[in-house]
Amino acid sequence: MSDETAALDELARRRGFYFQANSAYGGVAGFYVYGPQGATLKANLEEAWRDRFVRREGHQEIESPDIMPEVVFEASGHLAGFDDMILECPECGASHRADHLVEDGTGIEEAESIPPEEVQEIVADRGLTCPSCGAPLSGQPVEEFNLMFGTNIGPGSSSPGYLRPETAQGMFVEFPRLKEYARGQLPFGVAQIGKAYRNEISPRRSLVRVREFTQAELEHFVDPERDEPPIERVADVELPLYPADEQQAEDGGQVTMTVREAVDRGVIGLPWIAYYLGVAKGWYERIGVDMDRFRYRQHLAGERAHYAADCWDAETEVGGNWIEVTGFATRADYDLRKHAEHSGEEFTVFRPYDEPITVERPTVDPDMSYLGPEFGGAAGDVADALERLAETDPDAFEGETVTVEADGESDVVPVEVTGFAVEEVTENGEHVRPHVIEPSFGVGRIVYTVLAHACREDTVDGETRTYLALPPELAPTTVGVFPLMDKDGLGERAREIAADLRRAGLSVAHDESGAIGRRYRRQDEIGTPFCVTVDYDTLDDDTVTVRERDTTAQVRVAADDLAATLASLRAGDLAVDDL
RNA sequence: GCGCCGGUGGUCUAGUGGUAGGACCUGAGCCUUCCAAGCUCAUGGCCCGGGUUCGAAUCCCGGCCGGCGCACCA
Repeated sequence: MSDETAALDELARRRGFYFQANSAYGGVAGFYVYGPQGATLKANLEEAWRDRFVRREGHQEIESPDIMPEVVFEASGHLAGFDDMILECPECGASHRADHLVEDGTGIEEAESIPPEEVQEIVADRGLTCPSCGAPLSGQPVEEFNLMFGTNIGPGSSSPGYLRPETAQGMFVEFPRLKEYARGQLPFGVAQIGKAYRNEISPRRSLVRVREFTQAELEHFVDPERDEPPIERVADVELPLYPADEQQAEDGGQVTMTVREAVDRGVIGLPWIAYYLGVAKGWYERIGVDMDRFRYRQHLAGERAHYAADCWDAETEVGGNWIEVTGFATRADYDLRKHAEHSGEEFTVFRPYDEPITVERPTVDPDMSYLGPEFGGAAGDVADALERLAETDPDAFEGETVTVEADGESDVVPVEVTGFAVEEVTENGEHVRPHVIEPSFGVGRIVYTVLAHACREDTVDGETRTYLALPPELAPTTVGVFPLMDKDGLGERAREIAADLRRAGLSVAHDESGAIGRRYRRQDEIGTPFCVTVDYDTLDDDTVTVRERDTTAQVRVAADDLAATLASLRAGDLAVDDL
C-alpha cells in the first residue's frame, strides 16, 4: 500500500469518513460503512452530480428496485455474460477462464454458452493444457461463478431474482413508461443514483473495488440518425486524452485537445461521448479532482463490455494507481432491443415523417370457409404463408391460382379465395429504437479520489497541520462555531450564533472544548472550510471572525450578515478575499 | 481462488511462553484573550477457533480480515 493510500485510510477511519463493515464479527471483504463525515460528504457529492447531470441537463431522475427477476438478466446478457467458468490448474494453481481455454484450444466459438459439464468434457477430450505451466487439465472441475448476487423472490425457489449489477437495467426495463413521461420525444435522459452489487472474486484497495457500491448513471436516449449533442457548450474544454492507439504505441502518451478538436480529428468517434467528456471534466474540477492526476482513457477493443460499442473511462490517480471512476459508453440499441425481444413489449419511439407518405401495400384476407375444409389443420399455416407471399412477391397473385409452401407441402389455392388486394396506405412516421449514451459514475471511487486529492499538509507556527481542502460544497460541515473561551458570556453568544446558522440551513459544528487551536485543527482535518470565533470584540460590536481553512486567514464579519455571507462563500459566489 | 507478508486500546505503536506499556485521540476538571501549549484524573486493547503446555497475546494448525503479486474486473 502506498503512503498516500495508507494515510488516507487511516484518516478515514479516525475521522469517520469510511471504514470496513461488520468488523465486530471479523469483517467481510468488500463492504464498507460511510461514517458520519463520509455519509454527508457522499450525499453532498451526489447532490453535486444531480445538479450537473440531471437538473442542468434537463434530465429526469428515477429510483428503481435493487432486486430484479431473472428474466431481466437473461435479456440483458448478464446471466450468461456474467457467469464465468473457472478452471484451476492442479500443478501451478493458476485460474483460467474455461470458456476461453476451449475457444483458444479448439476454435469453438462462444464457448461461454456451453454448459460447464460439456466444457469439462471438451477439456478432457481435446487434452487441453494449462497455459501457464503446460500441465494437463483433464479431470479438473469447471467451477461456475456468477458475479451477481442471487436470491429468491417470495417463498420457495420458483422465482429467482438477482441484486442488480448496475442501476442501468432499471432504466432500460422501464423505458416504455419513461418514454411516455418524455411525451414520446427524443432525445431524453433518465438518471439514477443507487446501489449496485457485484460478488467480486477479490475485493481490493479499500473503497476502490467493493461488492456493494453506489452508481450514478445517466441513460441518454437519442435518435441515432437525427440527434446531435449541443457540442458548442463545451467545444473549448481541454480534454486530457489517452486514446487506444497511444496506449498501444511504444512511446505513446496523453494528448490534450479541445472537445471540438477531438471530434473534428475523429479521436473521439461519437460526438455524444465527446460532449459528456467535456461536461464531466468541468464537474470533476468543481468537486476538487486534481486535473494533474486525471485523464480520459479509451478502452482497447478487447476490453469493452458485452454491450459497448465504444467506451472512454475517466481515470484518477491515487497512490500511484489509476482508478476507473466513470465509464462513458455508447450502448447503442443493445439493451432496448434485448428487452423488446424478451418481453414482447415495444421499446421504440414513434418518429413522424415531415410529410405523411402513401404507399401501396399488398394484403390478403383469405376465405377461411374455403381454406378450412380444404386444408384442415394446415389452414392457418396456409393463410400465414399467403400473407408472407403477398409481401414478398405480389406478382404471384396475377394468375388463377397461387402456390404456397406450408407444412412442407406445396398447396395450390385459387386466387379468388385469398382476398388479395393492393391497398393504398398512409404512413405518418416510423418507430425508431433509440440509442443510449451512458455516463456511469462510481460514486465511492469518486469520494475516495476527492478525499485523496484534498489531503494537504502545511506548517502553521512551526507545527505541521493536516487538512482536507474539500470544496465548500462537498464539506460535511460548512462552518465551525467556537467561543474563544467558554466564559464571560462568549459561550452563550457562540451557541446563539450556531443555532442561527443552523436555522439558516447551514451545516454547523459547535465546539467549546479545550484550546482554540485544537478546535481549528479538528475542523481542518475533516475539511470544514470556515470557522467562526466569538471573542471579546463580539461583546462590543457584535462582529465575529471568519477563518478560512486553507490560508488560516481571518476577517471580521457582523453577526447579522454571517448566515448570508457563509451561504455565499459556500456557493462560491464570494471569496474570503472579497470581505 | 493461489502465493508472499501482516493483524496489540478509537488511531499509531513497544513487548516477552508467566494474561501488557507508551504516544496521540476522546471525556471530566484546572489553566488559557485566536491556531493540536501545560497540569490532574478517567475510559479503552493482544482478530477468531483448535492444538502443544502447568500456563499461549507470544509456538503450531485452520479460519477471518488486510496489503502486495497472479488470475478476474461485464
